[in-house]
Amino acid sequence: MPTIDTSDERVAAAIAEQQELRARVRLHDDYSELQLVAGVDAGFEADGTLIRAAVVVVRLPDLAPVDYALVRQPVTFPYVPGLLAFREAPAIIAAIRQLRTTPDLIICDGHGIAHPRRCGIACHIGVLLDLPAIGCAKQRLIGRFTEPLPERGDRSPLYDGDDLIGWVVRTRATARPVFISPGHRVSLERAPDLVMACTTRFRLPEPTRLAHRLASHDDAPLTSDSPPLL
DNA sequence: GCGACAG
DNA sequence: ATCTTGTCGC
Repeated sequence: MPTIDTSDERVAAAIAEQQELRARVRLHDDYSELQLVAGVDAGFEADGTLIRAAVVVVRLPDLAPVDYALVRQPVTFPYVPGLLAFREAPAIIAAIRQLRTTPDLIICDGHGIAHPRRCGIACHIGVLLDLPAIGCAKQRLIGRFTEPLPERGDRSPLYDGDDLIGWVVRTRATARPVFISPGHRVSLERAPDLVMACTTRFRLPEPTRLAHRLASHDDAPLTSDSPPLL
């Protein structure tokens, strides 16, 4: 396990940039008709020297995929907890810009404000593109919570001290919960509902699930149902 | 000093 | 994130 050199110039610059992006984050609902929702994710190739960013846009309320894009770039930043965006956001943003459509909302694989400096990858991407964004992570980064009840839709608040920074949501009965927090132009109150509106029978919301498949497995039918290929 | 630590 | 089949539990 490599030690994280917090004195590294790039790390210091990244943290400084997060402080600036953080000031631009807006946590009120700022969107009209949510019709196109994008899911983004990243995978790696060539021994981890290439990042592969995928974005899939689905249409509400049927969640049918209507657009997608795939971008490959050299990896330029190591994985550092709290600085994930500096490793993945550049490629993801490039992929979103390749779309022929402009999504009304972006669901990211990672956190929004549930972050040490309240600037997770969902905030980062949302602010830079000035588009509504939500973070939907599979694991906790920071915050305290109690295990939510086992039914689909059950949730419990995620706190950092006295601050409510997100929710731990059971998107599927008995499955491990996901961590939802607003990234930009979405409120803490509405974030969970927007994610649930994009979730069917799987743990992850459709946009994210499809983007994940596109980013990892080379082939990947863009059909919302059909069990995972494997 | 000892853990914790998105993907 | 990634290396990887069958198997156990809901």
